[in-house]
Amino acid sequence: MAPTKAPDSSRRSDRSRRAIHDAALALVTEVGYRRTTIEGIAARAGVGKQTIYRWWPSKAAVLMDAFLDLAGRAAVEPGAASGAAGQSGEGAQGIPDSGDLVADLKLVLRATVDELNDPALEAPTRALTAEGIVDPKLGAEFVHKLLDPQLALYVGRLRAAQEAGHVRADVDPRVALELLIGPLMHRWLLRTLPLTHAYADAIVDYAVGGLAPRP
Amino acid sequence: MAPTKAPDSSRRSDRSRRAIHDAALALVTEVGYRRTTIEGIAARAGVGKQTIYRWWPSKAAVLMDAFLDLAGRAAVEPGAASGAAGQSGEGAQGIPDSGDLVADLKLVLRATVDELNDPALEAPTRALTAEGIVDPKLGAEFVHKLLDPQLALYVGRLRAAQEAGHVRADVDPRVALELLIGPLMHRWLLRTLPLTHAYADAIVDYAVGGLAPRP
Amino acid sequence: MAPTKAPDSSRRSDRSRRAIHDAALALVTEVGYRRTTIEGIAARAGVGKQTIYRWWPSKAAVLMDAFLDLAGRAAVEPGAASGAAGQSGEGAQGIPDSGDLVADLKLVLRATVDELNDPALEAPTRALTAEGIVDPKLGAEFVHKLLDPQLALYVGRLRAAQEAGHVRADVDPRVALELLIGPLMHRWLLRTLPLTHAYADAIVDYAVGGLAPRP
Amino acid sequence: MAPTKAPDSSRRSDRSRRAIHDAALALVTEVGYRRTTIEGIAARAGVGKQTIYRWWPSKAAVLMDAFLDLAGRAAVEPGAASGAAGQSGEGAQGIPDSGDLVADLKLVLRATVDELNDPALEAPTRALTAEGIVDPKLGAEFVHKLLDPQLALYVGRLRAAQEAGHVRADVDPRVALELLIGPLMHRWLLRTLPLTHAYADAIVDYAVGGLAPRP
DNA sequence: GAGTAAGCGAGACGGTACGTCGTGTCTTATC
DNA sequence: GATAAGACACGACGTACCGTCTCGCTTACTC
Repeated sequence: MAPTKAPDSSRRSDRSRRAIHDAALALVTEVGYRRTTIEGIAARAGVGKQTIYRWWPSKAAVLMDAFLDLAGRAAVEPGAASGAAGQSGEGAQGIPDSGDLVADLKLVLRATVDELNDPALEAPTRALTAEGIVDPKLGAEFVHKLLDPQLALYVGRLRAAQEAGHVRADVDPRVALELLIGPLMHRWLLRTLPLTHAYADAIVDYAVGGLAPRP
Repeated sequence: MAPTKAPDSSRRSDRSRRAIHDAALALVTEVGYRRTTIEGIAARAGVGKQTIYRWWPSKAAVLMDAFLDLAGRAAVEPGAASGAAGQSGEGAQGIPDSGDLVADLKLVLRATVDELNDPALEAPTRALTAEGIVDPKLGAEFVHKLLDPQLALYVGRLRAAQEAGHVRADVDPRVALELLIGPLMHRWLLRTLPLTHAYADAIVDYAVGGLAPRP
Repeated sequence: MAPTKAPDSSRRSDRSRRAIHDAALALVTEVGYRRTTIEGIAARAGVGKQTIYRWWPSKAAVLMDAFLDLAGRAAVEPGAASGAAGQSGEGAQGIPDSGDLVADLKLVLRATVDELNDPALEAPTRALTAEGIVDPKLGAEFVHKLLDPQLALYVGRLRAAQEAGHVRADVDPRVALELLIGPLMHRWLLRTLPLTHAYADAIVDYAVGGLAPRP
Repeated sequence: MAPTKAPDSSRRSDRSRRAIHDAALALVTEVGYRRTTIEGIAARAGVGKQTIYRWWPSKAAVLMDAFLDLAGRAAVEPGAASGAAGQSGEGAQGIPDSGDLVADLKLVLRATVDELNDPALEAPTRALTAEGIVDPKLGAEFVHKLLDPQLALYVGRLRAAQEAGHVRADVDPRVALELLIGPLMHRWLLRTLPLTHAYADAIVDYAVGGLAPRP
């Protein structure tokens, strides 16, 4: 556990950090994750390679930070960057509770579908997900920083539904939510079939049917 | 579009092909996909690099073939390689139809859970899935060769259930099946929580509840 | 003493070897040894870096080989490359023996002066000498391959002079020769004063005076 | 030609200057000139890099100053640092004139041999000489500051010998001295053969024989 | 004796080159 | 003609230093 020279983050150049984020996102979108190189990011950002290696352990880590930064910025000024505001926008606001669970979930899942279909977000999201699938450490970070906050919102909404008597009390919300998210992600990741609003609606209809109290 | 010298596959060395498959699987399991290299596979297989480049276009393609070969061999002698026989075993046999949809699905999903948790299959499956997520061409091949045959079995069983009146007629089996598979894959790929038999059971319970005829 | 993969020199590309030699000599002459880089040599030679690292352990070793090659080529076709033929030309032919030691030595030393003043040879010779001064291993190679053969000629001529009675029998030719070469090299290396034919003549006059039999 | 901020040398830290000198000499001796870096010197001296760059234009310049400082200190307290006092000791005192030119020169040249063989001085002297061979500017400085004062002493002694009739009047002392120094430096720099007192004696014997009046 | 400007230790920065590794192509010799 | 072996041009890796820069801190000199 030798720290072996930790850089002094108080002297870090914010200008470089942003430039690296932007370059990383741009390159991943333009040429794909595979052909995005650290040298390429450095060159595009007008930065020395060492400045990247000083602050990040890997290409994936750079992209992760860039993505988090993007999400963070989008959350602050919602609606700004195309559909990018969606994810964190809802993140900040939570899932609406109109009393109609099915309607609320359809709204959210349709928004998720739109996000996943947003060309600006597709490349980095796929890259990070794929990398996390193969690299457990990175995957854990991805889940912890990006996914878990999202999922917590579903847990909240489902618990409210349980209290309102729209979902059986013996249902585990943490499992139930995967009934909704799992199919969406499955279709998007594996590209088995097109990911549409109709599909989101169907998933909600089928899933909520299984969660509702038996008459 | 000149074919540029298509190799004569009738003269292909089967010995080399097998050795390359074995080396690829072994290396992916031992050092991970990232650090598996074509040079490494060639060296381990005692084969010239050109022999790999002659027959496969990429590292992922080698692994895909190796994996298909592994699955094929497992199908022939079921129960041979640990739990490896599971997937293709059922693949060949189809999903049982005891008349009890819930019980049948739990059986199959539990087997799938065991497969996904099998250490011998984990590394290559994750590697191929991740690669397919980022590379649409490879992903399509993965889906077509490995996933679709599986999914067709679910469609078959669900249609039977519809005919038996255990599933509503307006349910699209192609969507319904994702209600079962999606959550499993989601949890396995993203490692959000442990993948257990209990989880498989819960998924089946919730999902089938949503598909069954409304009383 | 692990050989750690010796490359097969029978498959070596002669084309690359020559291109590397030429590029190395050209760069050293144009931009100086310091600013000559292996990457630069590779780029100029149209060669991969690895091809250099495969066959040579260092920049200095490349230059040494290039220089030996140059000398070798010059020896074959004397008078071809400017004054380059001089050194090895005499090397092949030896020092003339007209019976007049002073005259013979002046001839040779004047030729050496011309060589040292040849702009095409200056940069590489200085670079190799300087490198050899600091790196004993390289210095030994330099002496063994380039200097010793030259010095042996002086020993031969001085021995002949001893037999002819023009040099005292108790004089050590190996030491005596340094009385001739040492001052030349000293002035050239350290640039204390211009290196001229007149200087060479003076050195010969003074030195031979000290070697001749006491009357 | 704006001065671009000349540092105020009156406020210069003597402590740092000395520490840099010591670190430079130590590193050159320990790891060699090549692997001595400015960053290394700064770290070893406990000094910021900028403090070096503020006062010296190059690594060679640092070493040159360090060496001059070492020589200067040695001159003040002769006999202190091993044989280090030799060079500048004589420098201060000049070459003795006992009336016997051969004996006087042998004394001095033997001392020079001892100096050159002194392990504490070898590395920096070789480094500076080699650097001067390749870099004319530095070489000129080296000659002017270190070599010329030495050579002037020989000129003085030889002129005295001429007046005493021990050396011919037509001999150029500036050339004659190189007959003595040249061979020594040649053997030391190129490591052709061991540099011994016997060699120094032989050089003096041969050389003075050539300078003495013809009978 | 407070203000201020320089030198200083520290080290982040944009760069260049290092020496290594892997890619995909090509050549040679073997079977 | 496919193969084992491996040299080749190429490109990226991650590291080491370069020389410049910007920070606080200390230490004179000035007002």
